[in-house]
Amino acid sequence: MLLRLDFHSDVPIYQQIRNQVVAAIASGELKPGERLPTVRALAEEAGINMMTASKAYQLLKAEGYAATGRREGAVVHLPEGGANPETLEGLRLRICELRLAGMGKEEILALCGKIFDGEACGK
Amino acid sequence: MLLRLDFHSDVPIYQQIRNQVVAAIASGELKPGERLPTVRALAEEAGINMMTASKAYQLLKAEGYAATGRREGAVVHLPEGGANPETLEGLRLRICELRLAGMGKEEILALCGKIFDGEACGK
DNA sequence: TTATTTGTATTATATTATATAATACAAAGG
DNA sequence: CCTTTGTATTATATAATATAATACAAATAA
Repeated sequence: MLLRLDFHSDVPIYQQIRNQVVAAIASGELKPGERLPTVRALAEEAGINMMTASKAYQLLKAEGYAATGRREGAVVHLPEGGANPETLEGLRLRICELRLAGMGKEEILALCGKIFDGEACGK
Repeated sequence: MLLRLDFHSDVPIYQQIRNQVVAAIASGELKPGERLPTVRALAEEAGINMMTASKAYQLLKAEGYAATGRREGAVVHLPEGGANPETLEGLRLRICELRLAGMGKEEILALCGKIFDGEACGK
């Protein structure tokens, strides 16, 4: 997968990596069991520090999106236990913003449906 | 409105204030034209610095959720121009996370509908 | 066994973000 | 005038972020 990092963003690099890996798993670009690049390869390819890549993998691991081992590297995983509170709270905030942007309920649901189907947000 | 600030969160205080004001406007607790507390009152009530409160108001102002004046203080406002890219990108990421949490399309849409109606997320 | 590759840990440093503190300023209203 | 308002300024302190250079433990391959 190709990473697009914005070094001027207020979103930390390791968080950007985490987000793009999550999106890639959801879109099917990355499949469970598939190996992610090594932290050293990722660091060199993205032009970042090895520990920054490691931090992104630790985050993915903590959320259940990846499993890491000494030799096998980082492997894509599907989380267990349902949606976490941060996801729900984030979703609620976005829906608040959409509502204040003038969108109605049906309009928002249609947008969410399009996003789910991969027909929105430039994907 | 009552603010609930988590000083140990990784979310900055001014961002927490911004989020809760946005949610309060969306829920109808705060109405357009209504005055927000002064930065000094908010700072004292919340136990934070005046400039932190000011930063939250500047953020709300930049996003169109409030207008500020020298004398009239900060007033609730409705933004113009539709949803911004950050909102859409954030929504897309949350939907990705819900999908990876095992939720299907209809399940996600039902959740979004509940949130819109104010029947979810402990509100 | 030996060597290599893996994620991770450690230590140090630099930069930026965040928050506080103490003042000061400009504008508007009483 | 005087007060109140958001804002600007300057300084300081702490935490977060990222880099850098090594080192370690585990597992595989040679």
